[in-house]
Amino acid sequence: MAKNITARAENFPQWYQDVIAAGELADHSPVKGCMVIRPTGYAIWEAMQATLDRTFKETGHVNAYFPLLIPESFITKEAEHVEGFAPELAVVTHAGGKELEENLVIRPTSETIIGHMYAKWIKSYRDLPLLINQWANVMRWELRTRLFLRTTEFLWQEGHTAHETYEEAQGETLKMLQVYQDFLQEVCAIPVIAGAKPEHEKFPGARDTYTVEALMQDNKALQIATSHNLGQNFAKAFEIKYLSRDNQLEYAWTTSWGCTTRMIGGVIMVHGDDDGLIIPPKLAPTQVVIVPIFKRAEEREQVYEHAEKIKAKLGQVLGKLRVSLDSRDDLRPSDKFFHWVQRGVPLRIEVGPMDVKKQSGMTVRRDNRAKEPVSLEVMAERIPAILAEIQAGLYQTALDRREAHSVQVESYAEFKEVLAQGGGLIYAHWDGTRETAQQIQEETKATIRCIPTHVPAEEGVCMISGKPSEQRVLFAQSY
RNA sequence: CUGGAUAUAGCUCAGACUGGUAGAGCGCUUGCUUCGGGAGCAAGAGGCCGCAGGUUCAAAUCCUGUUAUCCAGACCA
Repeated sequence: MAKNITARAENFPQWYQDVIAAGELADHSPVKGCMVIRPTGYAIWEAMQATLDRTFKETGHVNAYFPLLIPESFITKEAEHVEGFAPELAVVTHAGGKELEENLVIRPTSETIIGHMYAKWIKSYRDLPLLINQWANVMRWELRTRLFLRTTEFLWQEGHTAHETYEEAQGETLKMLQVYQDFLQEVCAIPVIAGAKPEHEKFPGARDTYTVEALMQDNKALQIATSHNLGQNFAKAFEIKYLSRDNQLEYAWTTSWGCTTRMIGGVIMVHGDDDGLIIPPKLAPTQVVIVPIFKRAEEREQVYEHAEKIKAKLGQVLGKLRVSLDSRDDLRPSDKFFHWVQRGVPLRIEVGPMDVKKQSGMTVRRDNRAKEPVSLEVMAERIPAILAEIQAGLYQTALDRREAHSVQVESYAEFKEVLAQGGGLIYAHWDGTRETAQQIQEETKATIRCIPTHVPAEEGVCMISGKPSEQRVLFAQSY
């Protein structure tokens, strides 16, 4: 049991903070609500970026960069957009030693500046679709912050596309939602539920907002990524017009979609245990760490020679950067074990004099602590297989946990009972009105996470108002 | 912004009621012994007690003000 980490059962929020501190993922900045992402944490973000960036490009998108500062007047052009973001904008009023003619806002998101540029670039249907992504930081002045989950400044990617038709924009919106879903499930080993946000939870200015939601170990839901069909709202606000195939001047249909460093928080809260972080192998910057063990000087030499051999062999199949040999001589093996356990490295290989003799290594899985001696001969096959088992096991464990904490309820009393018993994902009928959703939120702190796509249509009545409902929606307390 | 709490070593905190040379544990440094799941001993380094005033021969301690942080609410990826 780790001494520096509070048990999950004792205090989950404290556990979360302890894991981040112990794993050296991030630290607090002197500026309230801002976060320093430390090398170990940033490496996870880089791994996420690498996979997603490739997928974005494979689906036809290109990267560009739009500026941090946006004229304040841009934000006010789309009515819902300004209403949604006004409370959390950071505004630059002075620069170069004097007051600015027009205030600049630090981007909370880039729909407006990109809309402005798209209006310049799009003239004809031949310019469409326009499919651009950017990796950037954004700033939203949050009142209460938590590392990775909600910070004043955070890193993300935002895709912004423009299309000829509603259908094409809708296709793009759902395609990118699927990209997120696949990434989260296959790489991050986080099972997610995809669906649409209800009217009152939509992105400010969006026609429709879609989301992927995941269940954390404390039974709260986390929105991990979103994809918006913006309709023609931003096109109209920013005059993104093009001449169509039949020579008509038309407004373009736009989308935007994004995911953030919050995903790191999701990985921590879905997979971590009381000893700290557990990173799924496909995501892990370091997949395998080799820890040498020896007493005498002559042992040291043999052990290192053997360890280097293992490192080289695994480097060939896993990639050199994903295998690490902990050659720090000032730490004892047991200290190194904990060092890497707390950083979530999925597999450790202990290499001592006994392993030199047997030409093998003792593997120890991070997820279930299982030990297995693996001979050098079969390492190139067996280690990737173990990593695959870990990856699959983490997903299955998370999925089982989610299913164990997913329930259908028929009445509001039942609904409250589930929350009182520890919560989870609750599928219930809802009449579609904001008033009902608000009442539920005020009384239980649970919100509608999404209208899930995997749930079939089903006649029913709202558990509050008794009015007809066509489908169950997903409720949960959330971050 | 509204309630409640707290500011003393890198971290967690004691000391304050009853004013009198700044403390502990962990961490850090050095040395020796250890080393297959967080080691032991020894010697060290490290603090304008959040900040500004006041009372006093004397303030971490008493008084006033101020700032910041944490928890709970309103907002949110």
